[in-house]
Amino acid sequence: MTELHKFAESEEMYLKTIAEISRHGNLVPVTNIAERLSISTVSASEMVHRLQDRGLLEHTPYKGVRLTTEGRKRAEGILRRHRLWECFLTEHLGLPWKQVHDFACQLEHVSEDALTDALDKHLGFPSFCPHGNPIPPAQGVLEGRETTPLSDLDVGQEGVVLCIREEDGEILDYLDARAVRPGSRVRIEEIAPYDGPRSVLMDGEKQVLGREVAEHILIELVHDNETE
Amino acid sequence: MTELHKFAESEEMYLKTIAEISRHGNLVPVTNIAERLSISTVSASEMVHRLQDRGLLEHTPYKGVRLTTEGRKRAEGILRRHRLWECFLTEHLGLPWKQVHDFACQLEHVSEDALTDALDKHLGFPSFCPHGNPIPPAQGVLEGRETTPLSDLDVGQEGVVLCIREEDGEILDYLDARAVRPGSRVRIEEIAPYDGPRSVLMDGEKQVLGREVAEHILIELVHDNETE
DNA sequence: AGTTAATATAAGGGTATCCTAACTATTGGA
DNA sequence: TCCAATAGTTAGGATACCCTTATATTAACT
Ligand SMILES: [Mn+2]
Ligand SMILES: [Mn+2]
Ligand SMILES: [Mn+2]
Ligand SMILES: [Mn+2]
Repeated sequence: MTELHKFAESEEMYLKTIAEISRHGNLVPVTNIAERLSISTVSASEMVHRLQDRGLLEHTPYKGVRLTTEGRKRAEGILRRHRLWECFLTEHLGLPWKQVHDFACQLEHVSEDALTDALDKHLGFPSFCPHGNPIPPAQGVLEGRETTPLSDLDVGQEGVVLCIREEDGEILDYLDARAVRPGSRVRIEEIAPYDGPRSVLMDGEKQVLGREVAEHILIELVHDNETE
Repeated sequence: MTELHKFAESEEMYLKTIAEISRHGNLVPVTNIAERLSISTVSASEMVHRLQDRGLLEHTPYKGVRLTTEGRKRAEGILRRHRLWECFLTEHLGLPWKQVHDFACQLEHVSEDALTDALDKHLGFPSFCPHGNPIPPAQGVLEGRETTPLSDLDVGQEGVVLCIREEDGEILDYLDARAVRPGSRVRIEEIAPYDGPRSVLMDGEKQVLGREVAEHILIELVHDNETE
């Protein structure tokens, strides 16, 4: 019935990107997609139409795009492969974060189910990628976690870094060099005027992080009275 | 100086295929390339021109094609990646031969040097792929081995299977099921009339192999007097 | 209600790979 | 020497993705 369509790398990158941008089922502006993929809005719009015709997403003009159930399933398949490869490249091959991200972005497009599942098993069925993002299961849909961007914390608040929102890869080495990793304990010491750079205590070390960067660091809040 | 050109999968498959077909620097007919790649001769011819313009091969009309030094280097890079991935998929992920070949044919196109070298190290710098084909080194060119196709042996001759010439992948499971693997001891028992099927003793078991299949099984001859 | 900024489309191209059909050139025998 | 089989080229298309430069639309703010 459903004709098996071999997804091209380009299509997969659109789906993955949309899934990454969309938070809580929000509509994703086509402009954002184009930006993330470094592609003209005309081209992005064209592809959005194609994907809509395939039933993978719905486009509400002047509002944005939302993945259908089928589209989300596909996108999570890609995220699953991406993150599994990241685990492998990091833990087994010992490659640095930046490279890991780029390589995984290529490998994610050439991993059929049998390969992906074998890799999953080989890695011991990990739940999170090295950046702390959850790995979608082979079946079923990803369940959400309660997270707060570091940029939303006030002075004095504390938390634990849960994950780094998947980005262009450049940011990863930057953060790694500042001890910003899944599991790190963080406390806001000071916020500069005009919602400016945050001075934080990250795993005991003092660091300064711009607001934009802080938006990509997702935190699990820890209440003060629970402090060890 | 030399502009770095990101090779497309298609180009790489042409180069790899030519390298696989050509024995001892023979000219490879464009027709053969087209056949192996399941592509029209017109398209193959077109691509051959493009690759010639890039200095990767030389085409002698009505004779065939030969890789240049640069072309051979590229081709061996692809073979290297293919065979390293085969090792990984077989030994670490435990996937069956047929799948291993197909997956490796995809992975071979998305492995940059850093990844390939890390994989090589992780595998312990293997010298041969699971089919017994030599893995080209990171630098330098592959040295040849003295091999004889099983189809060239006469009745009574003995040898050891060195490797299975890389083919479409279908053949691999067929041979594996008949104990035809690198290292297997083989003896020709009988050759049917008209250069027909061979009855052989393969690792002690009696098997019958057609001539065409036998051409893909490369042997190292063992003299009778050296028999253990 | 009217204007502007964001979005979407239309029009016209470009490249890389593939195809079929028809035609030409070469080779290797007979 | 001449011809048939083999190899190569020309012509005309198709598809998937990409681009730039207009030209509509719509949303949203004054
Ligand atoms: Mn990718
Ligand atoms: Mn990740
Ligand atoms: Mn391949
Ligand atoms: Mn092999």
